[in-house]
Amino acid sequence: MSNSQITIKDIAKALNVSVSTVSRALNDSPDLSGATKQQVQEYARQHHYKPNLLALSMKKRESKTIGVIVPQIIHHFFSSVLEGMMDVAEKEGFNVLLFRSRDSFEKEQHSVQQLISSQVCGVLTSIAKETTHYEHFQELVDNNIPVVFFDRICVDIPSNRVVIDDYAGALAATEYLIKTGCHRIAFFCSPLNLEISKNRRGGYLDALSKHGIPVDKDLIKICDNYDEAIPVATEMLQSENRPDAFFAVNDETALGILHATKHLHFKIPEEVSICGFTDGFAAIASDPQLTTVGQSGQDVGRSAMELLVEKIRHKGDQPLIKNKIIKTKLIVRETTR
Amino acid sequence: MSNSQITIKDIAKALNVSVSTVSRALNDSPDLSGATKQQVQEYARQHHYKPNLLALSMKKRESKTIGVIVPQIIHHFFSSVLEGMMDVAEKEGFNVLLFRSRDSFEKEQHSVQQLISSQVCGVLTSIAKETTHYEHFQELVDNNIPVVFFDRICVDIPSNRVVIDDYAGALAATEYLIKTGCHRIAFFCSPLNLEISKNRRGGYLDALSKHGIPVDKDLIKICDNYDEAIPVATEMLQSENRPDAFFAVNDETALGILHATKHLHFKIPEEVSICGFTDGFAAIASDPQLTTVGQSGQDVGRSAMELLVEKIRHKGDQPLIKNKIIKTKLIVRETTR
DNA sequence: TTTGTCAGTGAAAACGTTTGCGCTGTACCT
DNA sequence: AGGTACAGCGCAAACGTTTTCACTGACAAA
Repeated sequence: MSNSQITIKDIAKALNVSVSTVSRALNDSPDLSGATKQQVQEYARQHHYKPNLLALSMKKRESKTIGVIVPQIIHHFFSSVLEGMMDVAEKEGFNVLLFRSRDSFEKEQHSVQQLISSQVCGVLTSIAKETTHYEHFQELVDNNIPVVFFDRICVDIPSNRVVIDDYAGALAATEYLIKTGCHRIAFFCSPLNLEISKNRRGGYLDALSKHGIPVDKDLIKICDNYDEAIPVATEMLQSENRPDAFFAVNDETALGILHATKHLHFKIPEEVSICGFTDGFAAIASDPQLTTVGQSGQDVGRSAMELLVEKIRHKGDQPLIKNKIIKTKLIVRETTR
Repeated sequence: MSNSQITIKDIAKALNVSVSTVSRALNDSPDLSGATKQQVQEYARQHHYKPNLLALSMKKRESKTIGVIVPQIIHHFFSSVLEGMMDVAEKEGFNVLLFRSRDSFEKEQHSVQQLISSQVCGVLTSIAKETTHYEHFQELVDNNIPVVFFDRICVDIPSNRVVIDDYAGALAATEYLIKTGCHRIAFFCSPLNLEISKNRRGGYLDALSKHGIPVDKDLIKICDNYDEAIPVATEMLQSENRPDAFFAVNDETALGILHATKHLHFKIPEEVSICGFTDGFAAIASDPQLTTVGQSGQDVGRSAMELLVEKIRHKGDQPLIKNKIIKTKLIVRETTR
């Protein structure tokens, strides 16, 4: 809010013309005399006139604003996604209203309400870990607001999606571990209500079965962060039938495992191989450097925003559902043979 | 934008009352009969009525929205700051409009314009590396929009500021290096138009002089990222009068130095000590783990948002300038003796 | 009965824009 | 001269709210 912002009315009064004339002058309308136009534009420039976006949005019934909900911001993947989104938002002339769910269902729900209230013309989101039902997202659809889910998608809502090729990434990573001689491969993943968990586990399991390795349920843990990974990995490594490789759902977890492994003085990668998922900065900074499945958050963000903008532009057209799959790339470094 | 959102008018028509009545009912006004109120509220609930924030903001002339401009999003410090800001924005009921300058003056300027146009009721920002003049920020002040600068502040504009205690942090780190026996301490920093650079350099220089160590200009480099740090550090380490310690303006740079040092097979910390600034996740993931000056981005973000909210609430009061200094903490790990 | 009070509601203006329509006056055509 | 055409501009409605003011009717006090 501002007390002193100059409006179209002020200009009209000062120049002794009507508001419509000012409006037309500023929009460079063809049915205005050059002189009047110039005069108005000049005055506006000098007085730093800026259109009131709220009024404009009201009038035009579209806000040129896109809502984004992420579970967390300090997080290599999500901040990369945001960065990518900003790239195209900027290019396409949209502003971004940011919300954060902290993986809480309630906050996610509230954010959606705010976004609808704010008249955003589209929403990009990755669902909270807690979320298991989706009425709030359905409301977006009911209100005719395009939604694109990214990464953690929602299969119940008809909408566009951008996902990492989790299955292929996990498959490739697991196969690589197998090919380099590992056969007791532990898998650390997030809760299974998330699609990404299901898909990565699918890749892991299929890689095992493809190579005739039986699944050992004791090797699969729900564990997806650095701190928890340390004790869990430590315990596994101390068991008599210890794993000879770990595949983790993200880099933090993998680095927790790495920490535990080094601490127990296992040789990496000779005795224990480790592979992460994401390829954040820490994967390079660690020693040994982490082998990981690279996923470009920026590509995800860019694609999601592009899809959304396209959907906004062609509203009312065919409501076809377009999905985009972002390829991963196995980045072999020093924690695997 | 949405075609189908239900408005107060729709409710009025459906219930055969006036819009004023509906408005009052929804705001729980005391001078309405209980029956009418209940009826309206019930109808609104059933039809998922949501107030149009744009209209509301227009009317009330305040948008309950805060603008944030950061140079970059994929960046441990800035994403931490954002996270902290969201904490208090959420608590205080403000929405956040996010912009990113990519350290470009032009983009920063454009973002400010958009924020003014968007009628935000306050702005939080950390200036772009390129920025050397500040008319655009002055415009915010002229429009009576409170601004709080954080981290990379702007001294020319009368406004609140939240800064890391860069000077003290750098002083403490340098002194620690000196006390542990280093006397040729290199310093890698960002361009000097940024206050943080000046202050950190100030701390570095004062620590040296305090301990009677002469300043060697060859030991001071403008270099603030991983990739550039590697060749620069390599060259320094190969010189005959090599440094025995490095102090870098951020962790990425420090880790670049670490990489170069390990590559040349210097013993860390016996032959070369390294200290960073930030304490991101990579500082723990690296091996040896990085000694660094911990700065809590979240605290910075929280404080900045708190200051801003306070300023918004007490608009028109004394325009006193409050600064907040966030303490740093030297976190000694394995890259120093 | 007359007056006053007050609970309950509606009408209308306002926030800053855009835009369809209509009004004026000049210039051109016949 | 009479008519047409159109350039140039203003009026007013509309977007969804809130809020001031005024109105109605019921009921109590006189």
